[in-house]
Amino acid sequence: MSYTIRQVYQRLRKHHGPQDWWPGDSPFEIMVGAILTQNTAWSNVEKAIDNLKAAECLDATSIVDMPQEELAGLLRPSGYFNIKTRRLKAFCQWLLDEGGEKKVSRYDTDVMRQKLLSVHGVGPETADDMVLYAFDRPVFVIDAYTRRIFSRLGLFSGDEGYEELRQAFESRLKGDSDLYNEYHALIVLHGKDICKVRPNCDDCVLTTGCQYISNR
DNA sequence: ACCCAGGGTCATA
DNA sequence: TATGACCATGGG
Repeated sequence: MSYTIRQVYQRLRKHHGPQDWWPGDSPFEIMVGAILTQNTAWSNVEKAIDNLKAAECLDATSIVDMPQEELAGLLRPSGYFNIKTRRLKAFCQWLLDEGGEKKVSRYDTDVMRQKLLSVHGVGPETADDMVLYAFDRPVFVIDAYTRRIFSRLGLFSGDEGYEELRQAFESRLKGDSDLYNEYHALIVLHGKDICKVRPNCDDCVLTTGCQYISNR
């Protein structure tokens, strides 16, 4: 037998407890982090955000107005700094054009997603990070760990598209944004342990008999 | 000296 | 539509 999406959540949650997640003091900081953390370790993102704070530039206007080289210098520790400079500027320009976060927060969830997806440098996962963690809307974030884990569990083949997976998770977890929040957090924060899957392992969540998944 | 991390875009076939 | 190159730092 195999485990359901909900059962995996219950195992993870029971073992690790509440995550109370996404580091960031404001919705804007969370959104900036979502762009900077693309394919990047969070420890590196922190340094870049600290640089922005130290320069008192953690706001859309400052970022849009800042010279490209200066912003790139602040973002350097987060990697891909030239690309992220362009993406962050594009995002902040969009946010200003929209009239700020308050205005954006009035959109229906679907509309919000579509608008974010139209911004250069904001793909499905980044958009959903923002929608879920900055705006507290019920969307399930699909990331590389999620694909790997549930593919290995045998619930998916692994080549499904982003939307297909998102719908699959959301339809089984019934629109609970707090649960989506915790679930993705558990996967990201403990994904490394989860993904050390090997035959008959006894320290991962994915194999029958391991400490999290077993029915004991 | 590798390996990879909380992806996305762009060019090519 | 579907692969592949590319982006770049820092910690293990």
